[in-house]
Amino acid sequence: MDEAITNILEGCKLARELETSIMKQVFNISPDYLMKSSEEIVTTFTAAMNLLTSLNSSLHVSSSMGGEAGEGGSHGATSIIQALNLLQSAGFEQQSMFFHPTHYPRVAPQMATVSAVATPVMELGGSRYVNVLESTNPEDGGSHGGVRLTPEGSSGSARRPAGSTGQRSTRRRRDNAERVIHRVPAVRTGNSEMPPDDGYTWRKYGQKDILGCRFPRSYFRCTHKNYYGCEAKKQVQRLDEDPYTYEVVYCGQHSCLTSTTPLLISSLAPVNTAVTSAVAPIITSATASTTYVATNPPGESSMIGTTLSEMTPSTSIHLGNWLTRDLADTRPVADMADVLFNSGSSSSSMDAIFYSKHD
DNA sequence: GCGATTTGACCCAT
DNA sequence: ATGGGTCAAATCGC
Repeated sequence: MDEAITNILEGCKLARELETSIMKQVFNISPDYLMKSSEEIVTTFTAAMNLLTSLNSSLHVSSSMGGEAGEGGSHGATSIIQALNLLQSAGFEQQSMFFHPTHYPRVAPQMATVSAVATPVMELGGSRYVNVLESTNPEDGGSHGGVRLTPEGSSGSARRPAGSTGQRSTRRRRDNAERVIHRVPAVRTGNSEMPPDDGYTWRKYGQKDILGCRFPRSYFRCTHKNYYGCEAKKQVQRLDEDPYTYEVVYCGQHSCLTSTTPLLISSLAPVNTAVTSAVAPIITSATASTTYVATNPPGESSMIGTTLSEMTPSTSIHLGNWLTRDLADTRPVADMADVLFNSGSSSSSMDAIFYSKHD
């Protein structure tokens, strides 16, 4: 039993080390390292499980033999339970941090269609990751909503001269699209905190002070909205009770994930026929895309001539996403340019975005 | 010059 | 009537 527990503790230790490595060296983590560490952990726990299994079966044998199963037996069973509890408390459940939707936002929206539950998951670095899937309405898919033309000249906005059209013919709000709520700890970069990169490129389109909340809510839409008509949006807000935690609400699905026929790609992506690599033609089209998050990792085929160690921090942070990416992800080439050239985090602007009203 | 961000106003759901 | 989501002109920054 002692040996089993020793193995378990050792496994926990290894897991913690791996977690620490990942959190600290998230930009330079290598698949080899991940693989070896994972194997080590699995081996350690497997050994413990084997010991516990054999111990358990021997206990059954001794008790069935009518021997002195009494005191010693119950003690052994209790120890096994304790050991198994140890395993659970160590977070070695099906959901590890790398399988959490927070780290796989590509998966999360799809998950929302499955159920509407709150799923507490392991604690990480003192901050609790929670994934809450709000109720959804599959019937409308966000297709309805008020459509109203602005009466000519009715606008009182000083920023909208009477001569401007001022029409918002396609305006919709509060559609019942799926909403997936995440609570994520802030990533500290220097003296500032910002939400962790979620693997998408977002463009901020608004910020509001919310009644009763200390911190403003920021509104983002997918950067590729104009390119691919992607309707994905998200809202980001710091929690009153924990300013170092952000609540991120994802709305809508990323149609830019699978679109192979971008609406405006022809006008935005000049083709350089002199270059044979799939990467080159889109470099000029998307280099200007700079938002507060780094962009999506390239698909397998997109890792042309790029090793993990060569990747920039803002791209290698997506290792987890990249490693498990759905092979069917046929995201257009513009994202590859994002990955190659997007400098990623713009913490300075985020400082301004997520200021505290009381600061 | 161009794209991203800021921010006041508009509009709609409740 | 009000709060929240969005628009779009102004501004910023590369």
